[in-house]
Amino acid sequence: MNIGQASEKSGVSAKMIRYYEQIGLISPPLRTDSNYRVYGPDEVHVLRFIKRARTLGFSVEETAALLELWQDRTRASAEVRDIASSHIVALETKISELQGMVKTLSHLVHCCAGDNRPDCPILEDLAGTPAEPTSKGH
Amino acid sequence: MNIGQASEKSGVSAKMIRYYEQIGLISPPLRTDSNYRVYGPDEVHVLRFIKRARTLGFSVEETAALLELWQDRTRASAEVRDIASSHIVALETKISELQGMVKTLSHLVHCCAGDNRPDCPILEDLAGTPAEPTSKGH
DNA sequence: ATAGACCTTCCCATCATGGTAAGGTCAAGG
DNA sequence: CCTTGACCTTACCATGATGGGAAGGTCTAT
Repeated sequence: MNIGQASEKSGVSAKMIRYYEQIGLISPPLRTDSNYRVYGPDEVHVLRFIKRARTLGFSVEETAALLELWQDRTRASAEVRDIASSHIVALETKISELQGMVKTLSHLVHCCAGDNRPDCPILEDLAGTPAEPTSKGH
Repeated sequence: MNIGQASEKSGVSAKMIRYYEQIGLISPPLRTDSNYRVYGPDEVHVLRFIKRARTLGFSVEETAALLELWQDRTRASAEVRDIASSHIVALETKISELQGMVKTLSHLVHCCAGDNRPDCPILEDLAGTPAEPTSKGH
């Protein structure tokens, strides 16, 4: 199977397959005499694993850890669960941040008449209110 | 005021102030004889506007549009509202995606015993379930 | 034999940000 | 006056994950 087929079957672009190989996430595959990469079902399986992990928002680094655990027969599932758990925490933090943004923006949009008046509360908020300058200890 | 003070007062790093200047988001400031950038309250105000917009998740490009509208006396606030509204939609889409990930991961974590057994449902899910391989017409 | 689809490597771009290095400037204190 | 340290300048490189493209080799079907 060439890289094109492997890409199609795994959902990972050929470009990214080569990239994953380059950064050591996957092992270099066999090559034909003419230097084409050759993949089998096992490699595609690995690529699908990677694809799924990436789709779930794991970074490539986290994916590498999961992949190692997947391929390690003696792994403890607690390790895997810990990776997933801390990932959930990170996702929830991100969600809260985004929800905060939506809340602020929604408020502004609802206060904005949307006509041609130049006194737009959105711009006023952006311009004048650095939120709580004192509480911004960051 | 030097770039360091402007940075401190605006919350934008000196590095980013130079970057924003380079990409044309802000105008090049005056310089001293010794080539130091000089900023006044107006410039800091602009930087704070930018900072706030970025904090709200607007891209630099969107921020540029908002900044232009802010500085345009004849603008229609409807334009501003449209930018904000479509930004809200984008944020909500992102939130939904993240929530989907959290849901899937939470399910897996709760099914995972967390002991030393090698049969970990998280890894099994990542490995075995390519979602819907047939519906993946992409 | 030739066309077209595929493969290879190599380089560049993105986006927003940080880091570092090499050098110039300024203010304070000896 | 000179040094020290904090600040400034530009220029280059890096990130993370992905895409684009060029220049060239290969395979397959006509």
